[in-house]
This record gives sequence, structure tokens and C-alpha cells, in this order.
Amino acid sequence: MLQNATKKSIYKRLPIYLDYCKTILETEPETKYISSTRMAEELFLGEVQVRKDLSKTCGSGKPKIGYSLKYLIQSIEEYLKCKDIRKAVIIGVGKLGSAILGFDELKKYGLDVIAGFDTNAENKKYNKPVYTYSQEKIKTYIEDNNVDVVIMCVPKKVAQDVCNLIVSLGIKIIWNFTPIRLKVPSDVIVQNENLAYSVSIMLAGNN
Amino acid sequence: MLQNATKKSIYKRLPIYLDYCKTILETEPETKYISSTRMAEELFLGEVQVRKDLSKTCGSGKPKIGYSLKYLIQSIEEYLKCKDIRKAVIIGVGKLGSAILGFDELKKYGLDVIAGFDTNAENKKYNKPVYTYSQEKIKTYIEDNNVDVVIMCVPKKVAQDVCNLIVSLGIKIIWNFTPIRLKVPSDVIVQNENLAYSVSIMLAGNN
DNA sequence: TAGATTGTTAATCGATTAACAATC
DNA sequence: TAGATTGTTAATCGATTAACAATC
Repeated sequence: MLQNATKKSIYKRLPIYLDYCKTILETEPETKYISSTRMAEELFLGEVQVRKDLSKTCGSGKPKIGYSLKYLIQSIEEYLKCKDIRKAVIIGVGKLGSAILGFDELKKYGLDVIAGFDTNAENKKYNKPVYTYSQEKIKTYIEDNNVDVVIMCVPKKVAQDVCNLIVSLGIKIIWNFTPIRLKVPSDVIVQNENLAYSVSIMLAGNN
Repeated sequence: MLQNATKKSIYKRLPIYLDYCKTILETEPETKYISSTRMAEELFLGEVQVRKDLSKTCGSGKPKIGYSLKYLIQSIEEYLKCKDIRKAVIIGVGKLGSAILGFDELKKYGLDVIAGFDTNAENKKYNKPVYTYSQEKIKTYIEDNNVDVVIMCVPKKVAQDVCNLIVSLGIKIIWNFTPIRLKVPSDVIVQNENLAYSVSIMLAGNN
């Protein structure tokens, strides 16, 4: 394995189950149990796969009845550590950065974005504070607020430099929106994200 | 296979190679050939994997020399159909929607986002037009402008309805940012995207 | 009991890696 | 020729699926 970041594909499906279960809980308050058969059908997945995933996450269901919705939600949240909220800052508050800054959904999955840093922090209104970028400020802020995730939305020319800075400050989890493959020590996790790349998968990978 | 959307993992790496090659072309104008060994090392990939990917996309390199940078870029762009630009509209111009609306990078990979639709199109300034949402307007716009991709950023309650509408208008490619697993005919491609899900992969999937 | 559903074991499939041959 | 590099074949690994047994 030459890259960091887990590939375990169960993690791609667990949030889908979680979201689905929460929706059922809201829209069908009378439903207490849900079968893997139904979930599979409505989520367009194989039913054996759903059962295998659930058995790994939340132990067992009841034959002829299914899985307890509430317990399922609780178990998946535990498995995904959703309740273990981590604090994050965004470096680079351009278009994408500011969208992420205001995207409260993330908190449901364990990430609380508390502030942003940008070379130009003027004239912008967000619901979270945005500070002027300076190494000293970032250092102080990260230490004072127990930040342990950094979201990188900076231009690619400065990506590796900013990365080196935050790694030197002890950050171990980086959500990387730049197209650069960051060089980091082996104990630092980098999750690469790139919407442009998704586009080419969508447009070329099919048909 | 119960889902649409390709899984072929080569498509995840091709944009990485492409981006890398373009960067080398810019920063080292004297470099004409690049070896799979070097690419692998700098991109943290296996060298055999790089060679296999390249052999699929662009035929062959030269032993002891490597692959022609220019030809590599050209071949990958062809393989990814980057030059075959498709027009897209965004439905739902909230925070994320407006970030995507202004994200010109996408065009490099074959997607030109030309307009947005929202129930509330007032008081917002974008560099692309945003129209008030109405079924009739969307229909006319899509037909008049040969739109063939729709980017869905609507609230989840209306996701399936909006989806049904655009499918009825003949749209065959949907980039879905809602957490709903859309039900579509088998000839429609849905690419599901969800930043919140990526977070849980990052936070739970590791350590 | 019969039937719906869960749970497990074995088979398949695809992607990655290792080993090595071919080329300039 | 020696060495760097490409290209291919076989082995491994992991994820998915199929078949079936177990349970209520």
C-alpha cells in the first residue's frame, strides 16, 4: 500500500444506510424494524451485501423481523464515530472553501468547521469567522482551539508549503481539495477530494 | 451490478496523471519525456500500476527514456474525453450549488456549467445566470441550449421529483449532490457525490 | 408447519502486486 | 555490453456474489 487513507469499501456504504434509516425514522414513525431485503431494494444494493455490512457494524437482526431501526442508527453512528466531533479549520476561503464553511451537514458525521483562514479575509460575510492568513495566527488558533483537522482549499502552488506548516503544528488529518498529492509523514492521513476528477469519472467512465 | 456509474478504478488515477503531466510541462519546460518510475514515486503509486494504466491509455513508452509528456497529455485527454465539452445546469443554487457554478476547473475535464435554477434567484450575484425555478423554464432552457448534464443540489425532500422531471426532459447524466439514491431508468447515469460521506470515510475509516 | 428473513461458507470476479522477460 | 526502463504473465489479495443452512 503506497497511499494513506482507507479503501475499505464498507465505509462508502455505511453513511448511505445511516441516512436512509434516519429518513425512515422521520417519515414512518410506526416502523420499528427494517429488513435488509427492503433496504437493499430501495438503495439499489445487493441484499447479501447489506446483511454483511450490518453484521459487521451492529451485530445481528431477527429472522422474519429485521433490524431495529434505532439500534441500527446508533450502531452505525458509533462505528463511524459520528458523535466524536472533531474541530476543523479551512485554509483558503475561496468559492469552494466558503461553501464548505457553511455546510453544517458535516457536523452530523463528526466534523465541526469552526473557522477559515485566507490571505484576503476582508469584505466577506460568513456564519463562521474568517481570519487573515498568517503562520503565527494559524499556529495560535490551532493550539488554542484544539483543532485536529485542516481542510486545504488553497491554490496548488502553495499547497505543499501550507501542508508542511500544518504538519509541523501537529495536524494529523488533512482533507485535501487541491489537485496536489501531498507529501506527508506516514502518520498523517490525507483524504484527497477533487470535484473535477469526479466529473471525468462521470463523463468518461460511462457510456 | 445493481448500481449505475462505472467503478473502473483506472478513471480515478487518469486525472491524477493528467494533472501531474500538465504541471511538469509548465514547471520544467525542458522535460520532454517522463518515466513511469518517476511518476509513480512522486504520486505515491506503484510503478507497475502506472505503466499498466498508461499502456491502456496511450500505447507505449520508450525503454530507458519514458513516455512523451505531450503525447501522454493528449492521450489521457482523449481517453477521458476532456475536449468533448458537455453543457450542464445546476438545479438548486445554495451554498454548494453556487460554489460549483463558479468552479471553472470543471471545464478542463469536459463540463461547462452554463446556468443555475433556484426557487429564490434574487439578490445573488454569480458569474453565470441563475433563473427562477419553474418546470416550464427548465424545459425550455434545456432544449434551447442542448444541455445534457444536470447537477442536482436541491433539498432531499424534492430530489426524486426534480429527478423525474429532468429525466422526462431527456437528461441522461445526473451529478447528484443530494443524499437520496435516485431512482432512474437504466439508461440514465447517476454519479453520487456527498462531501458529508467523504468526511466519515476520512474520520472513521482511518486510525 | 411454512415462509420470511438472517447468517455463513464457498465461488467468482476484478484490481493490485510480484517476478521476470524484452528493449533500447 | 550494462543498465535503465518498458511490458507481460502469473500470483495474490480483497470485495462481491451465489448457494445454502439456521432461525423465528
